[in-house]
Amino acid sequence: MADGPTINTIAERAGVSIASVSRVLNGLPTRQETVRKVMAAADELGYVRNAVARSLKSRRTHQVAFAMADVGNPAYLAMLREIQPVLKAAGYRLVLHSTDAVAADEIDVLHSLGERYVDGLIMSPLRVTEAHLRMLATARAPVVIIGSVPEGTRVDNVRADSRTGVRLAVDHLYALGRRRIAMINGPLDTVPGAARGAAYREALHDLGLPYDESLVQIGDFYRPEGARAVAALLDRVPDVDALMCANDLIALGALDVLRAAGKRVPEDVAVVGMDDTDLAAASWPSLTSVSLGSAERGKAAAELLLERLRGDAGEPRVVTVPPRLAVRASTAGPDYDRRQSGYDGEGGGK
Amino acid sequence: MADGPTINTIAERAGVSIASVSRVLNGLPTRQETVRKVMAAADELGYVRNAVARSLKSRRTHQVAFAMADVGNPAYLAMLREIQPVLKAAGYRLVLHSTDAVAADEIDVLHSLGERYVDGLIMSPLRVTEAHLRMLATARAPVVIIGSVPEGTRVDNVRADSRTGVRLAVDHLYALGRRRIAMINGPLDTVPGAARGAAYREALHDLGLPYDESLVQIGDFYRPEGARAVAALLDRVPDVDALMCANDLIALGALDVLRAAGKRVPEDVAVVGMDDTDLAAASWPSLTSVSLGSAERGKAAAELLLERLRGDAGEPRVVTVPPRLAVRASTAGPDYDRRQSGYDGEGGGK
DNA sequence: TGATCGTCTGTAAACGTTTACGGATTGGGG
DNA sequence: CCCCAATCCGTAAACGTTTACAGACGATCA
Repeated sequence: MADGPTINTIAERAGVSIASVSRVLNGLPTRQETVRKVMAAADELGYVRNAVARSLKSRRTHQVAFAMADVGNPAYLAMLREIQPVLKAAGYRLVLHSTDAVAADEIDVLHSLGERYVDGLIMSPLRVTEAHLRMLATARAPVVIIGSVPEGTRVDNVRADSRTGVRLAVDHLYALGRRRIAMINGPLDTVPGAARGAAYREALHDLGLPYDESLVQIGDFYRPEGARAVAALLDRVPDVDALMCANDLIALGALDVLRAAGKRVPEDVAVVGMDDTDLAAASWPSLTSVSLGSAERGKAAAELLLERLRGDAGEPRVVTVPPRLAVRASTAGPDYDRRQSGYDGEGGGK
Repeated sequence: MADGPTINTIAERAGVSIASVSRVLNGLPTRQETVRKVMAAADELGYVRNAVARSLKSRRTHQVAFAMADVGNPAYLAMLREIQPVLKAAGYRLVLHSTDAVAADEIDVLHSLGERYVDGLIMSPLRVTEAHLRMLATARAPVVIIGSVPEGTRVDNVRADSRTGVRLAVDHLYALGRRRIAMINGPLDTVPGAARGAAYREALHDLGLPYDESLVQIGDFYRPEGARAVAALLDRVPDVDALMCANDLIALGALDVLRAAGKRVPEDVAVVGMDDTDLAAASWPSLTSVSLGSAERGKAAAELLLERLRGDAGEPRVVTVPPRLAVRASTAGPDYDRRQSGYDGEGGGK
């Protein structure tokens, strides 16, 4: 596989200088005759511009990185799905990092911006540490954070409003007559865990319901642990009548356990998930879920970043995406499902 | 944001030549004293190696591209999940392309290898055209194809065995006593569509069942269209007793329609999906599905590519990943589910 | 003491582009 | 016929590295 042709090869064959070749390839004003010769030579040789050399000179890579906490989590995938086409349309390639929610990995990604292999970064850290903030302050390329960030941090960021999201869900459960509403949460030292926990407490308060420690169960954000958490809760509080789960995976775990325990959903226990992933619509009973707008957040983040890349040097911006409650059978009952599950609904494929 | 420090800045500050700096940074034998000075200067300046310049000189980008047909399809995501860590462990970054299964886009990606912004490519085309083959033959970097490729194509490739997969499913349905087994397929001009269709026919033949045109319904590979296809089939053949669906999304659409039509699953109609995505375990009734080993295929592809990148110039290799039937409630019935859905099963989170 | 060897370091070229600058060519006007 | 402006093009430097080569230096040996 002989070394591919370069601008030099073309120059030689066309009998012009490399400067002319470059000019032609970049569409700068050039005599017709020269254009013809260069184009002909380029075609014959099957020339393709070397992106690396180009980037070195132009200081632009036309690549953007997206660092997601977890390639397995549908919420991040939803972001990815939106980010990808936006970047592509703007002529950027997407470099994907998976940090497994390990802070050190995230710091690494931030640090590696110094390598200048990307023009910008979109990142969704699960926790934001001191080290994150320090790195952010000195980042060598524009960064957009998806998720909340301490007040005053000078960085573009797109946040979900999980407080309102939880509120929507709890209000919905309350309206259905539920009064013993438990919360199954992930770790409290994660950004979403903390926010959702606080919002739950607040929502109860505003409804005049007492905050009962024994109704709160902490696990992680995955299905098996979610199931274990619900089992533990059920042991402790057999007469619970609603579960507010901190994400859909936990909620699916909850459905497993409730089914095994012979509880009817939603007659005995209503269940709400969060993130409104594909799984929510697919499960049975289909899962009422709070959409925190993952898709919209991804899109917004990509657009913010693109503005920066176009040279916008204004103040850091904060975009907040409003939540939405997707009501399904796990709270509204099978009637809901019978009404909705016709084969002409559901969206899905492109 | 002053321009970051370069090897020159360091050389100046440390009072040595750029060659020495480079040597130190690359761990080549150097006097202790020099190493110390360079390291000190580098630290103070917060130096980070410029990846672009490095790539230009070394002709290695340490990036690999993965071109998937559809960022939304869980089967490809499963591949992505496996590919990512393998590459990361080997020190490669992942550039993600979504081709939306458009041949022109795929050709584009192949063509863009000439830009040399990646060291290699993993691609999973839905259809393989003449143009694909031509581009593959002259690709400017190692390529691994996930999916089948015409005999004799000189390219590494990792394939699923959908023939055996369909066979497993049809045999399973037959063993359950089903005799009117329909197939809901995607377009026949796609690689998977064609393979699955042929396999279905063959499986029936080997079981001594007649091939009945009216039992075959073609749509696309997504849920709404899958639902429409099943509805059409049901109109035509009301007494069908099993559905072999060409993927899980189609199968979910099938469940929607069957439920709306008042058919019990699996008592009246047994349903099998393909790809064994997360959705299969999450749906209700949980979906029996043929795993074509997406995850394993992704992993194998990444490993094949890494071998090439390490310089292996041997003959093209073909890896075939064996399918597996994941039996769940949509064929085995709720008993199965009651046995399995305990809260300590299911896997899932990492 | 001078030749020889080995170790370490600096100079410079190279990777494949883009682009500032100035020289050559052309054409038109006086 | 000459001059000037406009147009086009080539030379060379630059982007930030890596690395071949050769020079400098000190030490070792005869």
